[in-house]
Amino acid sequence: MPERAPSRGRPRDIDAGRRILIAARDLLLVDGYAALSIDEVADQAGVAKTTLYRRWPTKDHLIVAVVALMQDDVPILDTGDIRADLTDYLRQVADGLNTMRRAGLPESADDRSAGVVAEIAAAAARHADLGTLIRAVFARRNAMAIGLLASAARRGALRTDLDVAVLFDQLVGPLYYRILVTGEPVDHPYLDLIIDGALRGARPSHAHPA
Amino acid sequence: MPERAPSRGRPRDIDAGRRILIAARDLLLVDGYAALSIDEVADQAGVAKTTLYRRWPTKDHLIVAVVALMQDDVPILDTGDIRADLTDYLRQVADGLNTMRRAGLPESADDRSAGVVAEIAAAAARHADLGTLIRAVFARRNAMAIGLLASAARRGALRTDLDVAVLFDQLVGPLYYRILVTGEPVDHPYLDLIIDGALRGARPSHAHPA
DNA sequence: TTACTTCCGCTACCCAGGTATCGGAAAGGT
DNA sequence: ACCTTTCCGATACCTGGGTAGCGGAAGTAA
Repeated sequence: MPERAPSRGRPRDIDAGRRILIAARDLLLVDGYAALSIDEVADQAGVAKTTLYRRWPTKDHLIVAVVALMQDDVPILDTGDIRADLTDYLRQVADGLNTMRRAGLPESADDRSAGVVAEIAAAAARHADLGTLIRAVFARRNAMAIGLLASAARRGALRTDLDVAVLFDQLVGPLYYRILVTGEPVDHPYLDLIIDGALRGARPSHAHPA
Repeated sequence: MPERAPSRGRPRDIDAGRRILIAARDLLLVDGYAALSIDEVADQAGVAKTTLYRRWPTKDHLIVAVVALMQDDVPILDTGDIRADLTDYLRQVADGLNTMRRAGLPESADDRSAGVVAEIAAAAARHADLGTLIRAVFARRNAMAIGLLASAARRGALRTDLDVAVLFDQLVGPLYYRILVTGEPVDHPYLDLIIDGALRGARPSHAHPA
């Protein structure tokens, strides 16, 4: 949402952008990505379509902005218990994914649609700027999670000879794989299994078994 | 590609479907998903647009059919060396992903686009039938890979108390995560790191270190 | 042959994302 | 006040995915 103020000419209607985002969020959660129409968003925001396009050049840009706003940056705590901290983090990620997964879908709980998540990934693939944007949105949280692993390694809770970035991929990768590819559920028992598998090989060799 | 023969009425032009798929594949690899237009496919296949839509009801269905055809089912060998066999399998997966990743993109090698892969995931999210279709395409190969892990566990090369399906997710999940989310490269060194991380925790406790 | 069925190609059309243009409105500079 | 700049809203339009309806072509069944 580029909000430059040129201080010359008519200023932008500050509230218009907010109303557009609210209308888009509401329609996205109710109707999903495909059924959300730009005309309806503009209409519901009380704004001309051109005003909307002046702020977000494509539907993808608008939707990514909406999703980015919905990500409230809950901090990751480093309590010293690596398993508990990782559980907290992965549950945050899984909750966000599961929420977007069923956006706009009826209550038929048995279909394996990736919903909005897949549309975001496709939007990032179509527009390079959106890719960097959404990666920046999650960068801080991801960096904290990786820092969690690094500090655990420093204090001897993890092996020191492994790449924490790769370990991180093996923690979150399966979640995205299930959401985007297989459609299988990503629930708390699954998260525990993932953490078990990742940490089992990451413990130092002299550690006593959990 | 539903090819029913009702034996009544004018039979379908057998060659038309083939020509459509060829034209679609060529245009997909050159132009990518967004720039591929149905009209151009029909035109290049020498076929009316309605004939195309009689076989594939949406652009997504057509593209998924094209991608499914491009997957030649290379068998997975179980040589007894679990690390070598997994390397073979993951390289197959990564090669396929990397090929589709850059479909339709120029030679600018530094952008992290997921390309066609993300569009396929989105197509699977939009149409439930396409989701089951593409999962069926990879089902055999995935089942062989999981069988690889199971047989390794049976002969004592892996722990027997772990869920091989979860272990499988931790092997392939990071690949899709990198392709679809982070855009980072998925090359052979990365595959080795993933296999290392997954197998390190999967070895039986009495095993001697590699 | 004739009747029936289904496909083909064609045209016309609907819908939604996105663009172009234009008169007018809301600011700042002088 | 007046000009300049930029935004707003409205309309018209282009494009591409997808649908509807038609006459005719290619087959089977009698």
